[in-house]
Amino acid sequence: MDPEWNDSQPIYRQIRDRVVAMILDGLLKPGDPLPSVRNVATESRVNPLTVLKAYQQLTDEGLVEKRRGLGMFVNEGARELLLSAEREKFLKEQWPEVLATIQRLGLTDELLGKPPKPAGEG
Amino acid sequence: MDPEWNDSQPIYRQIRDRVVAMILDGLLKPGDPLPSVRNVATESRVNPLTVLKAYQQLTDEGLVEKRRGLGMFVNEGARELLLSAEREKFLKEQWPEVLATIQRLGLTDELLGKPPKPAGEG
DNA sequence: TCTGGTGTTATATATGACCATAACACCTAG
DNA sequence: CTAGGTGTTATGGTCATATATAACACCAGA
Repeated sequence: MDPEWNDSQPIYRQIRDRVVAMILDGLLKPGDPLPSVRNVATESRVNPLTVLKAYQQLTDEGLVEKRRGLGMFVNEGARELLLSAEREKFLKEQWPEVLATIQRLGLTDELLGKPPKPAGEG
Repeated sequence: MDPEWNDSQPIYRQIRDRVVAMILDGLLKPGDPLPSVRNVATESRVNPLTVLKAYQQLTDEGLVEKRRGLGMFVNEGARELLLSAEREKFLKEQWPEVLATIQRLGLTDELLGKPPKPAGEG
């Protein structure tokens, strides 16, 4: 059942990204409780500590709030915060490399709908 | 100055990718010797073992040939092999996630010059 | 109070990535 | 042969990731 883990990324990072995606997609709205640490751990067959580490990142980013004994809840400005922070991060860290790869593989036209660079290498 | 390493990827993987990029860009042609293990290790301030691991991946992929006592040399069909293999890999593994992220962040128009698509292209 | 849900911390273990240092194996040039 | 360049292997250590197991701290409800 567990959507297997990507080998090129730590599990706790992938769990964090999954929650972020849910917030961005509106599946998790402000005030909503996150799936509990133990729950996620059981469902995904990972260690509670691993899930906790992911969730702590989310609190560090100001996205969720912990309430001991109750759970963790999505903050009010979470989505807006993410749209800004993740955009910055994506455009600065990921996109340039992806773009370089696309051009290198000659996929510019196919993926971006733009003409490739002026001819140079064969 | 070693071009700092990306934290989200093992160094040996990044070294491998760098050589792949050089081959795709035509900076390394068939018959050319790769920068030596010791050389890269010194230049980039990493352990020779780490470089070796990267280079062994390249031989596993049939891109370069080792000649003990001489060095490692780019194979004949290397670039064509890469264009095929890397395209497949990129389109199957990396691009879908990148595309999802782009759409999630509302960057579709900005980066792709297209309106967001529902799903599914081949 | 007790029960059962939450997050949290503590030990101990295993594996992968990376490092420092050194040695080995192979080839070329002299 | 020696000298110096390749790739390769061996020891031994550090750190990050993830695991199993257990306990602690907090809160709601019967």
